[in-house]
Amino acid sequence: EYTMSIAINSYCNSNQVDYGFSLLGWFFKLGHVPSATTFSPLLKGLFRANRSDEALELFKKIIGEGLCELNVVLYGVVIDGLCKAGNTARAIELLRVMERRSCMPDTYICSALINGLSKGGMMDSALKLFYEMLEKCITPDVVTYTSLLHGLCNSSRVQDARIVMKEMVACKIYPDVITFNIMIHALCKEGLVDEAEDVVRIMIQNNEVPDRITYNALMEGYCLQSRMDDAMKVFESMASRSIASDIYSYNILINGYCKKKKIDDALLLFHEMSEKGFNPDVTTYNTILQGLFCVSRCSAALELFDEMQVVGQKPNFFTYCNMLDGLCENGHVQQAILLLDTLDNKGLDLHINYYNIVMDGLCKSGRLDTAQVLFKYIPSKGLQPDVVTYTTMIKGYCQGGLLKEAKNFLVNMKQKSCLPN
RNA sequence: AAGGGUUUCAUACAAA
Repeated sequence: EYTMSIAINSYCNSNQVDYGFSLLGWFFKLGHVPSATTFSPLLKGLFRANRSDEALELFKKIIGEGLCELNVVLYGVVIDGLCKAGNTARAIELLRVMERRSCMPDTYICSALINGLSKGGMMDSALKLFYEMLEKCITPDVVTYTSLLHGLCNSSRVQDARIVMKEMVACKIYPDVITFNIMIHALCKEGLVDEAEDVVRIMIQNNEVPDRITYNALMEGYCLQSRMDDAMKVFESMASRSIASDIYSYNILINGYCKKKKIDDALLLFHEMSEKGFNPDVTTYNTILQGLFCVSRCSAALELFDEMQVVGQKPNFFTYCNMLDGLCENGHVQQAILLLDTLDNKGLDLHINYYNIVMDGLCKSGRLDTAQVLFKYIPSKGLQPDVVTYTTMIKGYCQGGLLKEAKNFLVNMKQKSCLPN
């Protein structure tokens, strides 16, 4: 039983949950009785593979057929899975259910929930839960505090995050590398890269060793401030501290140069990374594509688009957004429409953003009528216009002097319960 | 033998 449980867990952790289920069949045939320990990894595996429907079905079956006793770990897996699938409301319901069944939530459960709520921008609920756990004498640990701090950072409340950091130290729960990295990253995103450097010094004083994520965050901070030389200095300092750079490091720097329209420096790094044994990934290609279009090197971009597919990097959502936008921005709206048709014909997943981009291109080139045609075509693709779609059309019609039509879109979006922002 | 936290890429609007 031990051996098989270990094997099931291994499969689930390596995204091969179906093999895990085959083992479960064998497990039953041998006459073993499964426990929560058997099912938790399977549930986790399903959630990780974005198969939350199946996970929930299994969970119901476990309860309905009494396949095993539920314990706090199993609840934890399901609650975390629900949060990661964006279903925090249901996760909280489940928290209440387990409480009613007198299975008391622990620090792991609360942290998972606080993390989920924070990621969903529901900071009020996250904080409420945090106080609730204090009342119930569930002790927060470094992960709980870090999740909270991360949420505050993501909602631009870096000052509040600093307070949380002081508070945790006062409770003798000390920030670790991850906590510091989150702070550093947040400061960098706010443009406060010098303050981020201060935090690096503080973490070193506290015997936490900066890792590659720390330095990558710092490099991004300098890039955002257009301080490419400082970014490169950090990059070089990593090597001297024998911290290996990774593909993130390269992608961050390449993006920095692309945003400054220094495509040649970006391409230099692009070639250097291959020499150093880092194969450019989809993100690298997407970034360079954007950089090439930015300086109107359209044919080079189209070549790179082919090249990436030749070397086995499959274009993704970002690739197509970059291609469509790049073509439009350079006056090739017609080609963008062709690409959109190609995606459609290939049966690839279309996305409302693709239409938003092309419609914007059409509006900017004064072809409101065609934009309108595309707009009407959206529902037939099983897609729904979003705020960006409406804003694009409204702006297009306003700038074309057709205020009445613009206003119609505003009324229309409200009727479709798409709220203006 | 099972559960929680960190870094990179895209579209509208946003001052001129």
